[in-house]
Amino acid sequence: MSASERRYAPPAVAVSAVAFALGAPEGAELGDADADAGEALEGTLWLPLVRRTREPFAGVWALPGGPIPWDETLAESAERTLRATVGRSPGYLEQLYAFGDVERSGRGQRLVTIAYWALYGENDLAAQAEFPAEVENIAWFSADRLPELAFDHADIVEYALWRMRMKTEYAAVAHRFLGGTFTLAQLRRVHEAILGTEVDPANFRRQALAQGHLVDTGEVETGTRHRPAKLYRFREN
Amino acid sequence: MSASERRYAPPAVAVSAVAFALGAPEGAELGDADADAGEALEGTLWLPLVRRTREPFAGVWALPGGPIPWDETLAESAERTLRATVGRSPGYLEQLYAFGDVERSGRGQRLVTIAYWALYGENDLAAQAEFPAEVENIAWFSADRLPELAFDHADIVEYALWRMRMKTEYAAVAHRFLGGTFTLAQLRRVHEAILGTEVDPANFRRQALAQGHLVDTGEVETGTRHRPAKLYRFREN
DNA sequence: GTAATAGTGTCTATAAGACAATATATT
DNA sequence: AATATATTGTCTTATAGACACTATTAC
Repeated sequence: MSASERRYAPPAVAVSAVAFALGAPEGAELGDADADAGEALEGTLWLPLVRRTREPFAGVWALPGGPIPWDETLAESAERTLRATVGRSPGYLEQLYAFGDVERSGRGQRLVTIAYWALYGENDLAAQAEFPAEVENIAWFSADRLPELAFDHADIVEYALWRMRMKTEYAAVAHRFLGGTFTLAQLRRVHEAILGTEVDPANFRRQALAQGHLVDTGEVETGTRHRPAKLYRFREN
Repeated sequence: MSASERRYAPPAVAVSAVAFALGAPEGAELGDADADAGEALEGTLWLPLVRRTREPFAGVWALPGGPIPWDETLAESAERTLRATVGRSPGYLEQLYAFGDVERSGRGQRLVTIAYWALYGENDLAAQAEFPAEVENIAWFSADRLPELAFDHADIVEYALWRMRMKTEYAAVAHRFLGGTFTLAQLRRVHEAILGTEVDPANFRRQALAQGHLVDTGEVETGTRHRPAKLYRFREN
């Protein structure tokens, strides 16, 4: 198909994924030289980007993604893309929106992108990478300090952040940033990272427990220099 | 392209639209013989369907929709499809979800469908049809009593109903079912139709006015056999 | 004991809902 | 006046947030 034929061809479909984590995985390339991944645990969201090697937007950072094979569902495509980029499967994956403006892809074939929104929790990133994730052209950035992005990917990231902050949705998934058991203080810090504000510990405790989604494991934290906190886990069903 | 080539081709993209109204337009074909469109104004939602003439699912009712031309945005495609089906433009249009399971379209080419959700208000339907809407194979059905639907369109309708009932979203658009001015009782009946429950008039009034989106026109209803109600309109900005 | 955070109690402001009471038009 | 709905008032309950207070561990 020639370039001018592509110009008038029906749109192709692709997925893109905005994958949030509370920090970059061990050994990952960091996009921002000043930053320190450890610092991320103190309260900001990070996400992986891929540097494009082809036109359009060659050399510019973009969200992980690609075309959809005939035998994969949309979600499967998004997950495979993330495994290839991050080396691991995300702990949570949800469809965000379909972006398909005529001019969004520049000059080439018309492209409709189904954007997905993913979470990587502590456990998800701690596990050894399943794939020898190519480090070349992949880096993690703080959501606060993103570089210029290809296509309309900046809009997609912004929309993903907004959606995650919509309370009724994020309350049910925030725990996925954490391991199997966690203290209420840890869970609260996840909410603070998502919202970008401080949250009253007393009120947060009451609300979180009132939801009925948390189970007291009977265990407590150890190794602290103060009163140890109870450990909870998220209810299975 | 042969049938077996289509089987393994990359997915094509299409739009489908779930268009709700408080009743069928004047003269429209009604899918349910027992029903009366006038009855719809008393509190149920109606939507237009198209009977398929080709395989797969020939003869089965389906949501209005079709492939996306290279020079139309997703929303433009949805709106054009609705104009062709209903003869008029909807008063509101919003993207719903992208459906793209591998097996959803049966045996043919893989299809990814971007579903849209539309509202037709009193004014939108009262206007004379812009297009000589072909009546053949188009009918309106009560959302309560839908026939069997092609593909996974039943899931799409169910999801559209659920989304419309999510309060924070529908409060801002419910007035679009009505004309330019309306009484609070009319607006309340829209909410009752959407929610499927009764709503206290006194409390509804307070909430609706507290939003600050309604403007008192200074006019009142006429021709009632009781105290006439004030007429409001929705604030422009 | 001291430091530090976990966890509890309580008060206030706001919102939601039930329901009684009053207002005002047509007939 | 009778009727029917509009509109207002009031009370109860639930919830969110601010913030003071108590508990328990390591050191």
